[in-house]
Amino acid sequence: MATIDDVARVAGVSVSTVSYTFSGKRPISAATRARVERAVRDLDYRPHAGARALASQRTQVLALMAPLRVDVNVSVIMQFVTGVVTRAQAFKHDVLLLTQDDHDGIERVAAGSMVDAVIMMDVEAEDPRLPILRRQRQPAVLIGLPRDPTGLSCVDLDFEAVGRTAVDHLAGLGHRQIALIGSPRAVLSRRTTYAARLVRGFTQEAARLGLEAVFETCESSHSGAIDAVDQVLTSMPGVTGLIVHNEVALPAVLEALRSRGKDVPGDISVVAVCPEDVALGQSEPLTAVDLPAHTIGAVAVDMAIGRLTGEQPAETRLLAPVLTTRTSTAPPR
Amino acid sequence: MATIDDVARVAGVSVSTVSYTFSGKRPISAATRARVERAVRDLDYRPHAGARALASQRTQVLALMAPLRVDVNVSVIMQFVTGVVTRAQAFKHDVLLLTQDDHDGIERVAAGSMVDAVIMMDVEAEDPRLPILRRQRQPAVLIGLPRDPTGLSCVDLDFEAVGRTAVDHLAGLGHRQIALIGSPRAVLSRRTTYAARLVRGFTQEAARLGLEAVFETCESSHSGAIDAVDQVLTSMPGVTGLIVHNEVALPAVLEALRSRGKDVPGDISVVAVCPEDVALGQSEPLTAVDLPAHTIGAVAVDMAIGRLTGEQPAETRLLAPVLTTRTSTAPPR
DNA sequence: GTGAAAGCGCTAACAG
DNA sequence: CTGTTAGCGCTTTCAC
Repeated sequence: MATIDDVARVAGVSVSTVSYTFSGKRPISAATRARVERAVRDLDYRPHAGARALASQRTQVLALMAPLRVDVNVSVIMQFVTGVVTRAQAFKHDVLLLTQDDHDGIERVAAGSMVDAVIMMDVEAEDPRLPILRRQRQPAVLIGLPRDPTGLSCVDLDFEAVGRTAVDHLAGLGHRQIALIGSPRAVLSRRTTYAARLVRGFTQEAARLGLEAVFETCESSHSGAIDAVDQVLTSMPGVTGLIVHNEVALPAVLEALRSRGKDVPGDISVVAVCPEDVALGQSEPLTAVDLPAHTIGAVAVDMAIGRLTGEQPAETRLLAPVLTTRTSTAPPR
Repeated sequence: MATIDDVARVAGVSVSTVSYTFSGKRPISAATRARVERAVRDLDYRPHAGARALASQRTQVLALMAPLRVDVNVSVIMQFVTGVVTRAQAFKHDVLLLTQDDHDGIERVAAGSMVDAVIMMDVEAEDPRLPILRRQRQPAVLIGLPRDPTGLSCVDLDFEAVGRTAVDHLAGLGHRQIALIGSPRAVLSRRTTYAARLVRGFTQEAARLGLEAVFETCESSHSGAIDAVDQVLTSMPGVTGLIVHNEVALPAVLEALRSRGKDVPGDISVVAVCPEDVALGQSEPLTAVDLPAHTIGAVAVDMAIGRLTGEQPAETRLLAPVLTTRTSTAPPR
């Protein structure tokens, strides 16, 4: 492996000049730059990441703590991850992947100076990892919204607004009896706040507009979906509008409606809350509030880099929901 | 941040003693060890990863190059990834996540000494990344099987055997006309070899047993599944056995069979090739050849670590398939 | 516009 | 069983 000394020797310059040629932190004459670049190419030189980290206090690595459980909405997690990795590349950063169950993972990589910043997904209201995060010298960005975000950057979809938007859409079409099929019970009791925030927006907006509204949790399985649909049809036989916030159960929910003789949107209008590709991948294109997971991941990186460069303080950003009307919603009969 | 010098001073020992206390590379008296550990705790000391990497030529990081396209079998990819991350933890390694489209990612992290080894998923027959991999000083492990694996470790499910096993199961039940609904055309033409290997095993075994056999590609969407089912029913009206090697299309395939009036397993027996949780998450538990993605990821790490410690040479490991009989297969009427 | 040299924090000879 | 010290390869003052 060639070192910076080798490059300097071959190019006939000092090591500092080689270093500055890379960093651009001081002017280099065109001629010198050319000779350095030549030597770099000839020697196939790559700076040693560890040496660089040691000297510069920067690793060009972001930690991403992701919930790698296979149960919930894997494709959404994946989209967050790709959003983060792709955007990180734009800032010349790589991504170190940590899992939820790696309990002192954050501390290990942050305190050990392996990373410049930490991005954490799947944040709960009273997340026990937050104190650890606040104790580190690296900035942290949460995907999700804890009860107390002091000192931490947060980004998420505005799920209360999602609930309101979906209700408004159905109400605008004339629906008066609506239902929400939501996240698994485990997600709600884990106090991952997005599920509860959506329920709150749904409930409050329905109340404000004087609609009848019911809410059912839904396990992420075929049978869970069927149970939820039957629950809804039993407790509210006159339901004409349905909001589904559960990507995994979505196909089975639609199938269950069909098998119960409910035409979509003839008998029941369906608004999904899911990534666009999921809404388009069903048996018919669904009216949906987009879950812009890829974008959220990218924004998380932007906020992390902003903190690193000292341009931005810690702040909370809630993205406004966008509903796209497709063929699964219509006025009630 | 406390350094090793601080620890040494507080503990009243030399830095080498502190270092050796950590690494265990030389005996330390119980008394000394206790004082060092005390100091470490008091100072909340963590070794600086960069400094360590610089001095030891070891980063305790594995690179994982994963195909983060959202199109194909996301949940399978996720299982590979969790398998890798989980097993890496057991060896005190973290995982740096690279994406397929990050073209010089491997070279950057390997030549820059950011990682100790590289694990690469989704390998194609003539993968252009292999020469780059071979050029690095770090060992590489492929998940998949290229045409020429010289110098590289490989691990994968034995997909030819999978094809044979599935055919044997159906043949054993008495089926004589069988079909395979496989991967999307893009996967086959990309020359990811697993798809083709399964087809080969399927075709050869069917020929050997004198069965009628047809094969259809299948796009990973609702409509793709329906098309594939209709193709099969058209080209082989008497089909009674069906093998499905496409996790994404699987639910839609089952639904399409049902809607075409085909009872499973009454009219058609179905063998899936997919992870266990997918086989169990359908409307009924499917007879399936398990795709042990988590295990394969773990084995990849074992092979990487084995190479690092000099215990193992580069080798290819093909895991034997396991078929579990559930309720979706039965003798033909 | 360029160079010399002092670290960054650790590991692993070498020395006892 | 423990200590001393020379690097590991880079960044960044300080000096010209």
